[in-house]
Amino acid sequence: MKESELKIDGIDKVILKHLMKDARTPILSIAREIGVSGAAIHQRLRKLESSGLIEGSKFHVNPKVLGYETLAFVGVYLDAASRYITVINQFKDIPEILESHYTTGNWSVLLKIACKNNEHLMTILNQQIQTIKGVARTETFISLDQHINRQISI
Amino acid sequence: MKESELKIDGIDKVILKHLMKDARTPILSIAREIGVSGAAIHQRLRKLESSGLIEGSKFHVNPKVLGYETLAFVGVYLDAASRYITVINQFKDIPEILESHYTTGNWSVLLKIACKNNEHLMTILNQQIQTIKGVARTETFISLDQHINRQISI
DNA sequence: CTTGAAATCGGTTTGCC
DNA sequence: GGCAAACCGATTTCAAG
Repeated sequence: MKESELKIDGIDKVILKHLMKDARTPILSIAREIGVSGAAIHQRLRKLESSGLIEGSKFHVNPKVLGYETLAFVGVYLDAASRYITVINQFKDIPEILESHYTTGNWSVLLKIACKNNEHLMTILNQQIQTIKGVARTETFISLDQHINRQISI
Repeated sequence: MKESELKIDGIDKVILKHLMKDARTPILSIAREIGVSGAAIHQRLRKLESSGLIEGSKFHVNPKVLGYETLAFVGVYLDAASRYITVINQFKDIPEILESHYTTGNWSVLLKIACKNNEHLMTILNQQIQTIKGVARTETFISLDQHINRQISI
């Protein structure tokens, strides 16, 4: 887990670049491209995993195909900061909430929410989020268009 | 790509649930759990891929291990909406920008940015984002704590 | 839409440099 | 650190029900 233990060289970067694009890229095809053995890649991957750099690999699903057309950010004002933990725990039970951040600035919490449409968003806001004890007020920003969606570059 | 072509049954859901948690889960271990052949899973996966539901699989890297400790959201006000495209293209050249959304509400654009620390964030704001022609003003919200980070549930 | 078998290919371990 | 070989298991294709 310690950052200090971590040294990533050019080979590690090539491995990560491939796997960050497609987690199912065969190790051996990366090995051939770099010109090392598959076993070497395998050992490096184990090292990168134990260092904590690699959090895991995930299949990504296109929400639009599931009918989730609306992406929104919601700023949440809380009555009192002390309610934070209990409010967050109730947010966890709302599956449409994809991210929850405790933020500096205007609001206490910033949420990222995926909904089927605007009515669905309204339902979640009015019947779920706003009814949680501690939530004072919300401000909603609908994402009309997402142009960038990527990970940190290595 | 058409949603109408898509029917996902219980077996598809089990497959997706596994692969959304770990994209390198062997197909055969899923097959054994469900009680169908590996070939059946394989064919279903091809169907799900061609339907557009599966966008791909990605290794996830822990930004903190790379020294990226600060996550921030930045609301951007533009001079004129007409500059939108050229501004976005310049945002693409800033690797610290992970997401860019054209939003309703206060700002024109909402950005999600990963930085090494607060000074790094300030540098990106002052020397990169603010110098782009068309950017009028920004508002920054630093994420002190992220409690939820997940995909849409299936 | 499924299966089972065949053939191919990738993953992992081990012994060694 | 790395390699090569060997082994095991996964993936893919295909004919057939």
